[in-house]
Amino acid sequence: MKITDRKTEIISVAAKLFKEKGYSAVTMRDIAQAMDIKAASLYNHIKSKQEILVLIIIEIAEEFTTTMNEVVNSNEATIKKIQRIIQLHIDITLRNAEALACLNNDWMHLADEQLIYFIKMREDYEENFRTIIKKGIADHEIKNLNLEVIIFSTLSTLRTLYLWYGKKKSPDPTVLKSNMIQVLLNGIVID
Amino acid sequence: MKITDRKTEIISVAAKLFKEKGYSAVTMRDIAQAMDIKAASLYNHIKSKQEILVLIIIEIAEEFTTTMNEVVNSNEATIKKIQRIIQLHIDITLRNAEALACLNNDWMHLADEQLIYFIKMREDYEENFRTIIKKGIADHEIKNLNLEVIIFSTLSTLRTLYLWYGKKKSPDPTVLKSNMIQVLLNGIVID
DNA sequence: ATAGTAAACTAACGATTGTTAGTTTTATTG
DNA sequence: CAATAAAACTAACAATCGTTAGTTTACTAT
Repeated sequence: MKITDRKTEIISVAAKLFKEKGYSAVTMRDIAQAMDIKAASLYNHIKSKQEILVLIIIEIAEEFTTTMNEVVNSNEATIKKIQRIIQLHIDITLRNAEALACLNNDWMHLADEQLIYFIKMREDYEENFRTIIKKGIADHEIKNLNLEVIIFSTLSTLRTLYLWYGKKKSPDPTVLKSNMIQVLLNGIVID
Repeated sequence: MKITDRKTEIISVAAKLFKEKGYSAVTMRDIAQAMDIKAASLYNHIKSKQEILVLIIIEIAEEFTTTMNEVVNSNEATIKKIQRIIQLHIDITLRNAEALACLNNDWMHLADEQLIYFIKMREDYEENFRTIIKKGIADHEIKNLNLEVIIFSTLSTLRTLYLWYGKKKSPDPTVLKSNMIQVLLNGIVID
């Protein structure tokens, strides 16, 4: 078993290209050229362009799902749960920003069962987050603000982390995490 | 002068399709079909597919730029400035969520001068926001947290508003605005 | 050395892409 | 009604798309 076989390499190269131009704008010839081979050669390793997309997106989506289920079923305090979710997003962003970009921008190009499967996971993820915040409000840990505004403010920031990370001005992971927790939980204004 | 001429109609229909599948995945035949005409007929009104993209994106980008310049050059308190920026994003999202989606996801498919022009506007926008926050920190209005984390948390949320608005659970605009200001400025946690 | 396999290649396919040319229909105006 | 302009149409183009078939090259194990 090779450490990184050719198929893994294709997926990684493709993800990088998908991040920059989107799935539809990237051709098999683009991917091949980035690997210094011909487009037809890709098919020795992968079944189709679609398969590349599926392999990039589904694995990460399942990782989010798994950890979120773990968090929502724990009996930690709400604030601790939110911190773990922030950590989850930072971890995956650092490990695979390209795949995250793809998941966020190109999921609608999945087809059939994979599309349904993905949408289900995404809805469940948001619903779990909603459950956590609701309990936080009931427990007087979280302010009684509009639930949807809380959900989408937080998730928007976490989901688009991949856009910011890697830029010159982005802080190192530990600084990012602690500051992110402060900003999302306590806001930016001095009272 | 007609209230909505055919060209405006094309741009509006195209923006809606671009929002759902992205610029590259939408064909001229898709746009035509959505208007119940043939693809070739579109060219009586527009010069190219590219022109549609430019017209969708640039106008909105300029609106952001104009208002941001106004805000950054005012001598209001920092918190008031941020509130005006939140208002700006909400206003444009409500008026034209489709164009915003397009601006966020398909700007990289602009070409030549338009691409350079757009990137310049976007960089200036972020730099202006940075200036505002910096002054807020210096004036002890804003917490002395990592500048980049503050910037991208706030902008991420505002920029992806289009993803959330229009969903069944989204609150009405005034509730959205007041809650958004609270969440972004003061956080969600009860101290 | 030989055989077998992994991974590249060339060449081409049918479908689809954005776009153009030329023509016909529809609506407006004098 | 006649004339003009606006906006649709049909037909087709050259380019590019994802993909397949068949072949050659490079490496590995016997």
